[in-house]
Amino acid sequence: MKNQNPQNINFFEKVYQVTREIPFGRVSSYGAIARYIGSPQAARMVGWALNKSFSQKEFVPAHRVVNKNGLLTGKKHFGASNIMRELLENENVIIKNDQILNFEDVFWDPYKELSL
DNA sequence: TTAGTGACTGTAG
DNA sequence: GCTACAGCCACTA
Repeated sequence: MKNQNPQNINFFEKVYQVTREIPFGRVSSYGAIARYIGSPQAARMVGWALNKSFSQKEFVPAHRVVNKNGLLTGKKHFGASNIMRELLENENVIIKNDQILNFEDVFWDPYKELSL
């Protein structure tokens, strides 16, 4: 039974929606997105959903989602290790050793920004 | 149908 | 401060 009711949006779909809301030059974390959706402990699924985002029709800025430490843990899923870094650097995000230096500066919390 | 896995996080020792 | 473990939901074999 795989219901795909438009009204019943999955955890999965919510991840894409929230991720697309991330503005240019900002990044968010798996946990923040998971918390906004309602399952703070399901952060793993957020990352996994973003992995699947590559096969989505609409572009999902998965490169703007990193772990809580600002570490680019998902870079390997971009095919080349430097793609995720270059995309972020293109958005004025400073990265060194696969970690965002100004993470607190560019961090975008959906729970805070969308919920208000 | 069942079991295993995954781009994480928080708590406990 | 570091290591270990549990929990979360959806997909694949």
